[in-house]
Amino acid sequence: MAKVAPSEDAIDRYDPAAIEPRWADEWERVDLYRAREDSPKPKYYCLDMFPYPSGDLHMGHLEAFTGGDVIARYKWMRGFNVLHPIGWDAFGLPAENAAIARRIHPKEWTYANIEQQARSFKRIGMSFDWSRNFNTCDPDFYRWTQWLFLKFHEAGMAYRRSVAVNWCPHDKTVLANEQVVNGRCERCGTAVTKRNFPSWFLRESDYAQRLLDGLDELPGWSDHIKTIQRNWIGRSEGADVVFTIDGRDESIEVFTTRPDTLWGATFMVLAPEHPLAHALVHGTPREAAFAEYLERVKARTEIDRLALGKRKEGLDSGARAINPVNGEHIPIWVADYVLLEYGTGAIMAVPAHDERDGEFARQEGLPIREVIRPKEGAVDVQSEPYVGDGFMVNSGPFDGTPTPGGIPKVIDWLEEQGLGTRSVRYRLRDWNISRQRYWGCPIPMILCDKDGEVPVAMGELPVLLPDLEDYSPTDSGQSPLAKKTDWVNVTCPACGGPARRETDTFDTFVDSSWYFFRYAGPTAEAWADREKVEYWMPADHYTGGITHATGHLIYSRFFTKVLHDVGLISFDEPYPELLNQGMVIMGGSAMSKSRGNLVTPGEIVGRYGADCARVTMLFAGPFEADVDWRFNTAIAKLMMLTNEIADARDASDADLGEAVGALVRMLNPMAPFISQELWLRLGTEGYVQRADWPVADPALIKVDHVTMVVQVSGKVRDKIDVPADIGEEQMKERALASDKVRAHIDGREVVKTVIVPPKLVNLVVR
RNA sequence: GCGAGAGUGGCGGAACAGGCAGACGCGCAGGAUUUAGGAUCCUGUGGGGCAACCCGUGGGAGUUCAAGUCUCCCCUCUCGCACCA
Repeated sequence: MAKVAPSEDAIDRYDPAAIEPRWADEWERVDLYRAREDSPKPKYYCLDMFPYPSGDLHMGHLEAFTGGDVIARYKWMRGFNVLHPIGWDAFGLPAENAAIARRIHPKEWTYANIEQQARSFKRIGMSFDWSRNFNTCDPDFYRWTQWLFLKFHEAGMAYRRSVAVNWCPHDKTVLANEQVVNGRCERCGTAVTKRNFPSWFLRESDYAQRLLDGLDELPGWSDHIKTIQRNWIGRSEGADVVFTIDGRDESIEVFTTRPDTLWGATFMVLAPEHPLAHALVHGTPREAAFAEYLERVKARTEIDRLALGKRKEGLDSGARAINPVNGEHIPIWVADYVLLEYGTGAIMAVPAHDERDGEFARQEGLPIREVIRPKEGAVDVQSEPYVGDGFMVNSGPFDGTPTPGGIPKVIDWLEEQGLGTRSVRYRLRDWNISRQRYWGCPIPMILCDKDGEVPVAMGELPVLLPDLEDYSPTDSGQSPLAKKTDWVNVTCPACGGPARRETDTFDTFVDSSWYFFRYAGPTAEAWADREKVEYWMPADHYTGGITHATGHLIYSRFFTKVLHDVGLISFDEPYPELLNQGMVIMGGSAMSKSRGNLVTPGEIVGRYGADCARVTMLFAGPFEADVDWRFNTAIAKLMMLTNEIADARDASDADLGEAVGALVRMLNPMAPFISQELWLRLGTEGYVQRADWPVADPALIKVDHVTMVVQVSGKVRDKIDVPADIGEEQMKERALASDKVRAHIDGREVVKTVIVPPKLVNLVVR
């Protein structure tokens, strides 16, 4: 029962500062939002994207978390057993930078911010179950991040290889793709370069098709975000075709979506880093030129590539390939417009029918041959590639075949002849999870010269992140952890010989790919409490920013599918309903310190109170255009009810009491403090959060009179009050009896009458 | 360039399923109260017109008794991806 008495001084004046903190304390004291696993009610898991503790809460947090909180509170009142948890995404680079700048431990900085954010959450009335709160930088949590990684490794889903990564020469660290904006480091603005490091990967691309198919089972996701994910995964259908190399044993496999243009392949192109590229020039007079070229390509920053207007740079290897469909000998080039990571890292170039190949062929003077002709008119492919439909020419047995219908026919033929196979490729790459940073979860692997990559025994977890004297990054491209030799040097678990720990830490998106499982049983002596996970998951609702469309929201789906496949869970989509909030705009642009338009939730709450901040956020506009939650219309309806109650001078005290009671209950999800205060003052016992949502009585809603709109030829001419159960004949009679209506049909013939009982009559006149 | 979404008063934005466009709020105007300002309350508020009426949901066509809503073309803006073969 509520122990807080109404404060006398706040009776005539709205004084949020007097009301709100008292209730916040009270709710915490009685643990009002504690979720239970033994409830007979249906469960409802209301999940919010957990915050990164980079400082206090900002307006984006206020909006997103208020949205989630309204849903949680509403579901609670509708009789659900609600789980509404909170935690912190507590690893990340800003903590390291703060440590270097302020000479404090990253942990100190992080925990201070978490405390501040937790205080702010309580102050704005979030209905969190605080007993389940955790931080990803706590060894009790990251122990299981490491454990899950080992499960991935065990299942063959994790591997290590050397690869070109984004490198910021100023911050001396690797950057994730999402931290590179227009070729520059998101934080310091320095042009990013590529460097080669060995990195750990998860085989996300193996799950491309499942991630694509799974989207069809997510009706509670907006089409917008599903489209973004489909484009990101980027499925392409086509064929793999093998070209042999003249005078050598090796061959080149290419992927093409246009096998119908095979006869127009006049040269081939390998990515500069393609292993065969070096092999082809090795020991030839071109080797030196190639080495120089490769250096130049690698040194090019992203900025250079964009600034040069995507000018393609290439080099003839001197070798010749044989086109399997016509036996032609064609030159093999190396050029930077072909990407090693996509397809096979090599292409057949069809300059007559591909923009990029055409541009390169004209630049280098390579031959161009037309093999697709438009059905009408003609195109000079020597000056402009033709990429549209048409029919095949100069294509041996396929001459005259219409296309794109010819594509499957050519693939069938290639398979019969043993020259190629039907193939599907995806744009989605494997996920590089290595970061050369200190403040992250250590990767639990040991590198041994003899045994290679040896996992740390699961029983030895966690591999604790050691304290350092100096967190500064180095030019070496190694994590600061590499300097901690007494931590790095270990004995190999396999051979007992000398070995080294992996010094990279996980991308923090690894932590956030599974945190939502942990809420089900945050103290479990396992990665999660299996029984509780099966009870609460999948989450019924997920709230967070659409900025995570191609990152977190794919990573976590991927994780869930792998956990399903290794038998840890029974389902394979983590959250079938997703709500993406928009950005908080001030004066036409996003709020930021640098724009000087930053308003903090703290200022708003301090001046106007938390309820006011919440309701303003919800009323300002739609949370997201595509989803059915229209908080602003909900508030508009409550305003109408308030106006009705204020105007109802004749109503009995009992009726007024009932109306106000309903209003207060419906206000609770949005403005929990004032509604609780008013609930108490109405003389009602307990917490409004525990009250039932008001139920409308259809018998009372039923109206006996409605406004009938009368149109003449589609234009509104009169509005007449009529009984709700009026019949069509009577409607027509009443319409024709109207002077205003008669004035418009006078002297004309009514040729048609459309009647929608009981609200509309349309008399069509000629 | 490719893909997706959005254009409604001075502003934020409503409009279930094709059936009264502009809910609700902000702002503004007039009035009440007040020494004044602020706050509060009442009334009005898409444009034109004294009025009857006419016009009006980015522009243009179309379907329909009826279009903000459906179809086609165009314009503008936002977002996502961007040498992905």
